[in-house]
Amino acid sequence: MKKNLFELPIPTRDGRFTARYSQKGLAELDFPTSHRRRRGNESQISSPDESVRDSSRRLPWIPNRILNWHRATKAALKNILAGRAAGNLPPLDLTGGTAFQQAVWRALRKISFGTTKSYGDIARAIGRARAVRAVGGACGANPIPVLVPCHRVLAANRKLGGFSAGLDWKQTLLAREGVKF
DNA sequence: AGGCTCATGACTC
DNA sequence: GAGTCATGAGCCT
Repeated sequence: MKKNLFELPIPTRDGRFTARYSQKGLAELDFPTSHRRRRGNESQISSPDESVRDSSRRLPWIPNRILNWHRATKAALKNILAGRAAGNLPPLDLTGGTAFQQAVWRALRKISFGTTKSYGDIARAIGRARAVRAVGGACGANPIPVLVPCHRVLAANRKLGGFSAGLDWKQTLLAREGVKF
């Protein structure tokens, strides 16, 4: 099953994020200058021209549905970066992971703004109390950071834990949500 | 507080 | 199968 993703940028004062959409919804979100590891199947990426005024030259056609999703993504991301709850999200396409990873990502989505859970909490929440370390692995494989709030998972000793895009990002996001630790 | 060891489960090669 | 972890608990000093 091939992935054909539409790639659109999100400029913010923290840098330029990149969102990618499948036919089902937002599938990937990259931090500025992030070097996400590529695994498995290579995605076929459509890279439309960034300039809005240049729409006549913009090849591949972007469905209206995806542009609407992208509006929602931009608003949600900017809310979080500004220290507010994300608000409405676009549909998320999280079908790319294993059953275990999807269970973890579903649990992550239940962590509300400004609160945190431990890796062990997540493991218990999905009924795999001893898979704490694997939960860390699934967090690292989260394709939609920030909106699927893997940054709200701390180690049990209330320490920071890890973060694929760099611990500075994790710290920044938590600080803007008012989390102290 | 910090450091060390070890059981652990999913994933990758 | 062995090696790699974004863990956690237990046990030191």
